[in-house]
Amino acid sequence: MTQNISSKPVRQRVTRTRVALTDALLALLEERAQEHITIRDITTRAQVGYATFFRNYPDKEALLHDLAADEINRLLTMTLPLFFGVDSESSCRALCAYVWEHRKLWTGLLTGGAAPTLKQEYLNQALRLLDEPDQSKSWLPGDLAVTFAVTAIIEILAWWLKQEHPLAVKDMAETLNRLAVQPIMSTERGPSGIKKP
Amino acid sequence: MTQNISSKPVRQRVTRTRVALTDALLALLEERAQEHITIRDITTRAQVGYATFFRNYPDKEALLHDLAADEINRLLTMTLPLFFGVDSESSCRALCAYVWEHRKLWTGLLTGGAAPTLKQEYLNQALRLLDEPDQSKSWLPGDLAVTFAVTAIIEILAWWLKQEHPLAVKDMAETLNRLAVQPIMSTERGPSGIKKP
Amino acid sequence: MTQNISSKPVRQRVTRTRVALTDALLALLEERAQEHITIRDITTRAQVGYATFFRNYPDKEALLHDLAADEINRLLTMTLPLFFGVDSESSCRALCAYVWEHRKLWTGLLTGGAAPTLKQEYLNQALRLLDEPDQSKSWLPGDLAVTFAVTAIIEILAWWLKQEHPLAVKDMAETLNRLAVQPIMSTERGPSGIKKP
Amino acid sequence: MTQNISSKPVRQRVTRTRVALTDALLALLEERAQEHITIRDITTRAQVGYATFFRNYPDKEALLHDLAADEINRLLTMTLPLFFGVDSESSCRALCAYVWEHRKLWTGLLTGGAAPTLKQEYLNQALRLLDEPDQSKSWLPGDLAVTFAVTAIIEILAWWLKQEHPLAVKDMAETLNRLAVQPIMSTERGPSGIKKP
DNA sequence: CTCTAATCGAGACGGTACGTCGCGTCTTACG
DNA sequence: CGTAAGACGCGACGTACCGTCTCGATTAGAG
Repeated sequence: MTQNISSKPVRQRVTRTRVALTDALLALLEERAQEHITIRDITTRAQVGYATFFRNYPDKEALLHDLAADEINRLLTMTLPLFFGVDSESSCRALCAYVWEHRKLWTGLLTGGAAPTLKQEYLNQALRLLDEPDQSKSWLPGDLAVTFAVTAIIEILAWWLKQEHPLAVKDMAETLNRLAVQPIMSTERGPSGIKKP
Repeated sequence: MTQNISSKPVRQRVTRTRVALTDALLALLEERAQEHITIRDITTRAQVGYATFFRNYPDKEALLHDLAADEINRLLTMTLPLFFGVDSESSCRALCAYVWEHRKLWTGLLTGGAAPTLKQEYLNQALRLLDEPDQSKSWLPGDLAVTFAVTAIIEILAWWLKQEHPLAVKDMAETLNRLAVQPIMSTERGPSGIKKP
Repeated sequence: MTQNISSKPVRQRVTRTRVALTDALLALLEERAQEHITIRDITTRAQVGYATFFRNYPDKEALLHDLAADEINRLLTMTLPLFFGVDSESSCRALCAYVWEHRKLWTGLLTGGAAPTLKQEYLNQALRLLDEPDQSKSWLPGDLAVTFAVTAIIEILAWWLKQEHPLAVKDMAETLNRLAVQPIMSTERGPSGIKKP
Repeated sequence: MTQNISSKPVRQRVTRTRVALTDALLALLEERAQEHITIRDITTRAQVGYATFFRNYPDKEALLHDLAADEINRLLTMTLPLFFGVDSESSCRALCAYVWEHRKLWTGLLTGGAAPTLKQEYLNQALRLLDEPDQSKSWLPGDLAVTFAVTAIIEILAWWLKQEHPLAVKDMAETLNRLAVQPIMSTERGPSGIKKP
C-alpha cells in the first residue's frame, strides 16, 4: 500500500517482512498503547532489522495506517449494508458480533492511542463509498453523517471494550443502532424532536 | 489548578506566569497543531524561561488540561441545562452561538491535536455532574450516554469549524440536537426505531 | 573579607551569618566532596536564606576561600619557623600534631574537592611571606620551592588522612621533613645527590 | 578503552569518532581550562553529534581519562627507568625533554583543570607498576613514595610550563631529580637530614 | 517605646549545561 | 542486490544548579 514493488519474488519477501511488522505491532498493541511502542520495539518483536522498517514504511504512522486499513476493511464488509439502510439492526448485530469475537485485538486498537488512526481509516473508506452516489437529498450533509456515525461507532465500541462487565452483544447492537445509526437515517427536517408519522 | 500556592504575593507572580503560558499556548494552537508545538515554543512566546514551564506544569499535557478545563468550564455553563433536558433545543443554540463567537479559539482547540484533551476534560466535568443524581432508570448507562454525547458534540463542532462555508448557527444547533442530544433522551426501550407517541 | 561593611552593629549580624555559612560548609565537607555540595545545601544547613548567601559571597568558591584562608592561617602559625629553617624537624612535628588533632576537619578539607583551594590559599600566604626577604641566592627559584613544599605537604597529609591505619604523628613528621622540607633546604648546587659535608 | 566493541567494522567507525573527540578535547585544552569546556564545545569541534558523545563516554571525565591514559602511557615509557633507580638523572632529562618537545600540549594538560585527572592516571599506572614487585624494604610506604613523586613531578612541570622565561631542560631535569626523585631513593632511616655514606 | 531602615527568609525566575530518548539516515559486512 | 546490525545526526525533553530578583517580615538602634 505504501510502495509499488514490481518483481514478484521481491514482493514476496517484502510481504513477509510487512506481515511480520504488522503482526508485531498488533501483538504490542495488545500490551500497551501506541505512543509507548517504539519502532525498535516493533522490529525487535518482528525479528527484523531496525533499518528494514523504514524500507517498508516511512514511519510508525504508516504501518499503523496499513494495519488499520486492513482491519477496517474487514470490519466494513460487516457494516456495509448498514449504510444503505437495508436492515441497520442486523448490521449492527453483525458488527458487534465481529468485534466481540476479536475483542482482544480490537481492545488494543481502540483503547490505546491507535484509535484516531483507526477512525481516520474508517472515515476514509466510508467517505469513499459515499462519493459515488452523492445523495444530497438528506437534510444532513453526507460527510457529516459519515463522520458522526463513524466517530460514534468507534467511541461506543471503545466504551464497550473498556467495561469490566461488558454488555451482551445483542444489547450493544441495539444501543449502537439507536445512538449512531438511527439519528442519521431520519430523512425529513423537523422542528427539533424526531417525529415518526 | 495544578498546585496550591500559599503566600499571596508569590501566587500573583505564579498566576502571571501561568497566564502567560496559557495565552501563549492558545495563540500557538491557532497556528498549528498541538503535536507540533514544543515546550520551548510556548515559553519563548510567553517570554518565560524554559525551566519555568516545569515549575508550573509537569508537562505539556498538564498545561493543555488546565487550559481545556478552563474553556470547557466556560462552555459547560452554556451546556448545563442541556443535560437536564429542560430545553435541549435552546441549549444547543446557546452552545453553538458561544462556539461561533469564539470560533478562532475553538478551531484551534478542536481541529489540532488538542481535541482529545478537550474531550477528556469535557467528559470529566460532565461525568462529575452525573455522579450526584445517578438516575439509572434509563435504558442507557449514564457514563455511556455522557461519553457518546460529549464525543458527538466535539466531533460535530470540529466538523463545523473545519468547513469552508460553515452552516448557520441555527442549523448546526438543530443538527447537534438531533444527532447528539435526542438519541440519549428517549427513555423507553424500543425495537429499533424511535417512536414518539 | 569579601566586602567592606561599615556600620558596626550590622557587621555583627553579617559576621553571624558568615560564621553560620562557614560552619555549615565545614560540616558538609566532612560528609561529601565539595563538588557535590550545592549552595542550597549550605544555606539550608546554615538556617539561612538562599539569597543571603550571595549577599555575603559572590559564589561557593569565595566562601571556600574564606574558610581555607582561616584554616591555613591557623596552620601557618605552626609552620612558620619551618620556612626559616630554624628547626624543620620540630616544625613538622608541630604541624602533624595539629592536623592530627583536627583530623576530621582536615580530612574533609584535603580529601574532597576542596584540596586545590586549600593549596591555593596555602600558596598565597606562603608566597606573601616569601616576598619580603627575596633571598635569591638559592639554586632554587623561591616560588618553585614554595610551590613544591606546599604541594608536597598537602599531598602527604592527604595521603596520611586517607589511610585506614595511619602512621604515628612522629613518623609522619619525619617523612614530611625528608620529602617536602629537606629537599629545598640544601643550598649548594651539586651533581645529583645531596651532600652533607 | 571505555567499552569493548565486538564487530570489527563498527569498531572502525567508533574509533574514528573517539579519535575525533579526543583530538577536539586536546585542541580545546590548549585554548582554555577543562572546566570551561562544555561537552557541546567538544562535539561541535569534533564535527560529531552531541548525543554521540554519550554513546562513547559516560561523561566528560571519562573522555579526559582516556586521553590522559594515552598521554601518560607515552610519558611513562620515558619515566620507567626512573622508578627502578638505574639512572634517575638521565631519566629526568628524558622526561623533561619529552615534555618540552610537546610543551603546548602539556601546558594544556597541566595548567588547566585537567591536571588532577592527569595525576590520577599517572598514579594509576605507576601504582600498577609498583604492585608486582612490592619491595617493602624501604622506610617509605611504596604508595606514598609514588604519590609523592608523581605529584611533585606534575607540580614542578606545571610550574615550569607556566613560566614566562622557562628554565633550560637540563636545569629542570636536575631540579626534578633533586626534589621529586632523590628524596624517595635514600634507603635508610636517619634522624632528619640525608646522609651520603 | 516607638519609628525607620537595613537585612533577612522565602522562593519564583531566566539561563546554561547536562544526560536521555526516539526518530530517521547512513555505513558496512554478509548471504 | 537486499538485509541485519547498529552507529550516527538531530531535536525535544526534563533535571539540576546558578545567580538575580522581588516582597513581606524581622529587628536593632535612634529619637
